[in-house]
Amino acid sequence: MEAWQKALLAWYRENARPLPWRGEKDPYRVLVSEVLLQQTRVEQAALYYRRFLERFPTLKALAAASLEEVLRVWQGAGYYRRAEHLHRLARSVEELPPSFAELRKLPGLGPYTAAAVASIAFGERVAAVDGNVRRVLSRLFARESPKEKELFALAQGLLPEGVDPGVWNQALMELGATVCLPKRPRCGTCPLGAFCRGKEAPGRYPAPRKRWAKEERLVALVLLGRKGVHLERLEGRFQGLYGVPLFPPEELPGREAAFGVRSRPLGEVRHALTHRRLLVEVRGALWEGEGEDPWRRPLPKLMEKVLRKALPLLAHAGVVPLPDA
DNA sequence: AAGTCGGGGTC
DNA sequence: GACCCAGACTT
Repeated sequence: MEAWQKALLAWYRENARPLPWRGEKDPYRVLVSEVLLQQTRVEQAALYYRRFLERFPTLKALAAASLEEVLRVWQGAGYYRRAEHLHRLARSVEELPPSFAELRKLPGLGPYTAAAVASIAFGERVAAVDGNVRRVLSRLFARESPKEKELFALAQGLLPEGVDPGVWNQALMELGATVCLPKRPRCGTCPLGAFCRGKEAPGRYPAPRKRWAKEERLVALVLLGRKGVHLERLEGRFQGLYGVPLFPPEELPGREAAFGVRSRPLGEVRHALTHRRLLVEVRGALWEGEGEDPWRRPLPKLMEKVLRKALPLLAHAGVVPLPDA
């Protein structure tokens, strides 16, 4: 083992944050933590980790639940397909297979998550390369835009002998999360400062990705029936959750005709996603159908905003009360 | 290789 | 506002 590897491990032993899944070896619990951490801040993942395991403490318990129950617990965490994958996974296997290759085949487990579970829960010598590791290694070796494959090969070659690979992977990630930060990294206190080839220009490694958020105009149609609001199971975006009909403005005439209503504008809601800025015109109408209490369903944040905008303007007294708001 | 999917913290 | 986060999946 090289000096920098020892330095990193020593640093990790002293500085690892006390997270709820730290030291966890149970494969199911490791899996839940890793899936929740996909593109999600540690603090938020920790919140949902506790909530999720309290409700679904085992793979079996998860398999026994309905998808809607799972989504309700996942509500607010985003990337809802993760919850669907987890649920499908629970129903497809009795227990988690103990190898990267087998884990990789399961729904929702890409190269990172399969490697994380394999190394942390099963001790397999496989490198887990997430955004942190990509950044740490890019700086350590002064690589501006390494390809995924070479990055994985590099990380795989760096796995030290005689060290729990799960600990090693987490040490690398922890360094990226707390020291080797995207902006203003703390190179002064980094245990790898003496070994880092990129610390003179950490902003160059890796080169920032370019992304832009396009604006998208939509109409949300809030139909108030005898018993509440008309909800649909959403497809595509927010898949699996519920909400009022949401569609491009040009579809408004057809939708109104289909429901037999004429709607009136109630306001506007803005909602930012990673690659989209949604500008949603909220329209409403009284409707001949039944409808339901929307707050009993798993709703994406956008739909909460839409309903909070629309209901006070639409509701008959007491038909659909707002929840403590 | 690029586009898609959420939400929230942070500057 | 913009950027980013213990990514996966589809095309």
